[in-house]
Amino acid sequence: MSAITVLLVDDHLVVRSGLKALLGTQPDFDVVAEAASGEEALELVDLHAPAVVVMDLAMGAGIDGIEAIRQLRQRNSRQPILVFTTYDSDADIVRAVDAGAMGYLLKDAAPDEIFAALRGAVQGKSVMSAPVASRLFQQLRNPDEVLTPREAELLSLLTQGLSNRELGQRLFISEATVKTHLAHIYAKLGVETRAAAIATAIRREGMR
Amino acid sequence: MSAITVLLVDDHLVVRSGLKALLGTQPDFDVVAEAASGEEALELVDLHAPAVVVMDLAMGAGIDGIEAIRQLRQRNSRQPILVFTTYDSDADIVRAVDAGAMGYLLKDAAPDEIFAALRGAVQGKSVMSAPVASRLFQQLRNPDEVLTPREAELLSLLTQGLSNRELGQRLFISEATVKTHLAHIYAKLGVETRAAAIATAIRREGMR
DNA sequence: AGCAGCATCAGCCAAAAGGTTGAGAGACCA
DNA sequence: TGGTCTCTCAACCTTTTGGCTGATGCTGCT
Repeated sequence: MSAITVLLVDDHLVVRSGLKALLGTQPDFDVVAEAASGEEALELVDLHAPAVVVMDLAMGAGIDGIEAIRQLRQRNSRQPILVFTTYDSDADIVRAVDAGAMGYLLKDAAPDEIFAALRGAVQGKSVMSAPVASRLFQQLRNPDEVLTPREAELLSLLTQGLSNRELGQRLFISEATVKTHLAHIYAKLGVETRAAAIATAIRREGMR
Repeated sequence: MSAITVLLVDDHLVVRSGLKALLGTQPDFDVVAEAASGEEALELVDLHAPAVVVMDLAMGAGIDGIEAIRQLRQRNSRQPILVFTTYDSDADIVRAVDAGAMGYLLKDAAPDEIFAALRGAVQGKSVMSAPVASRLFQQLRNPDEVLTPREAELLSLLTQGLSNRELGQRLFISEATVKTHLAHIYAKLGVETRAAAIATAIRREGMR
C-alpha cells in the first residue's frame, strides 16, 4: 500500500522538523511538504495534494490557521485537516471546528496519539485530545454560556481595552446597544465588571 | 575535538525531537539527554553534566523554566542555560535573565541563529534574539516606565478583575491609595483606562 | 541636613460604566 | 402563525472610575 502523504503547517521550524522526525519513525507516513505560513499552505496543498494537513493555529504573520482552514475548505480540496496547537482555548476550538477542522490535537500529545489521529483522519474519523473533547462537551451541556457572534466580536474588541463609546463607533451601533451586549456577555462569562470580563476572556477564551 | 553535549528541556516532545533533529545536522553537537519537566532537568544535569542546557520557560506541570534555572544556578553547576521559548514578554525576559539565563532565543529563530547561540554560550557569550534584545534595551532606556514593586503587585491583582474597593481590601490600603497607584500605573503603561491596563499587562507583561 | 522616590491618604468633580426595564425589527424554525 | 433568538435602541438611576491637587511619613542617598 502507498504511504499517507502529509503537509505540515507551522511557523516554527523546530516543530516542523520535530513532527517530521516523529512521523519518519512510522513506515506509512510521508511528509511531502512543509509550510511556514497560511499562504504557503494554500499553495502547497494545490501543488502536492497531500492526504492530510497538519496545521498550527498561531501563525506569526499573514493569515492565521483558522483562516487557512476556511480557505482550504472553500476550495474543493478534500483532504482532512488536523489542528496541532499548544492551547485548548474554547474560542480556538469552536472556530477551528467551525472552519472545518477534522481533529484537534495538543502539542503535548503522545506520539501514538498523533499517529492514530492522522491515520483516523484520512479514513474520515474525527479525533481530538482529551482536554479538547471535554471542553467541547461542556459547551454542548451549557449552550446558555455560548456567546453569539456579535457578542464574541464585541468581546474581542473589549479585550483591546476600548471604551463603550469606542466600541459603538467601531461596530456602528449606539452606546446603548453596546451596554446591552456587555450585560449579556457578563452574564455568560459569570462576571460583573468589564475588567473581569477582559481577564476571563484573555485567559479562558484565548483572545490574545 | 569533542562534541558539545546538550541537554534539552521542553515539555513538548515534538519540540525536543525537532531541536534534536536540527542539532543532529551539525557535527559538533551531541544531545545527551532530554527532560520534559523542570524536576527531570535537575536530575539529568547531575547525571550527564552537559556543556549547555536549552530550556523552555512554559512547562506544563511542576516547577517552571524560571524556577528550574534558579535552582540550577544555586547548585554549583556551571553550564550555561539558554532559554528557548515562544514568547518575548517583558516579564519573562527579565525574570529569566535575573534567574541566571545565558541567552534568550525565540522558537521562530533560524537554525543558524540557534547554532550560533549554543556555540557562543559554551564560550561564555550571551546571545539573544533581536526582538528580545530590543525589549531589554527599551527597558534600560526608559526606567520611568518600570513599575515599583507595589505597583506591580497591584497590577497583578488588577488583571484578576478586581475593583478598586477589592484591591484596597486585599492590600490593606484605602481606596484613595489604590487610585493613586492606578494613576501611576496607567501613566507608565501609556494607557488611560483600567481595561486597557489589563489588556496591556496580560499581553505585554505576560501576566497570565 | 536636604532631596528624591515610594507608599500612604483625602476631597472634589466629571466621566464612564453597570443595573433595570421596556421595546421594535428581522431571522429562523416548528 | 406563533414562538424564540439576535440585534438594535432608549431612559433612568446608582456605582465606579479617572483626573486633579495637596499632604504626610519613611527610606535611602548625597
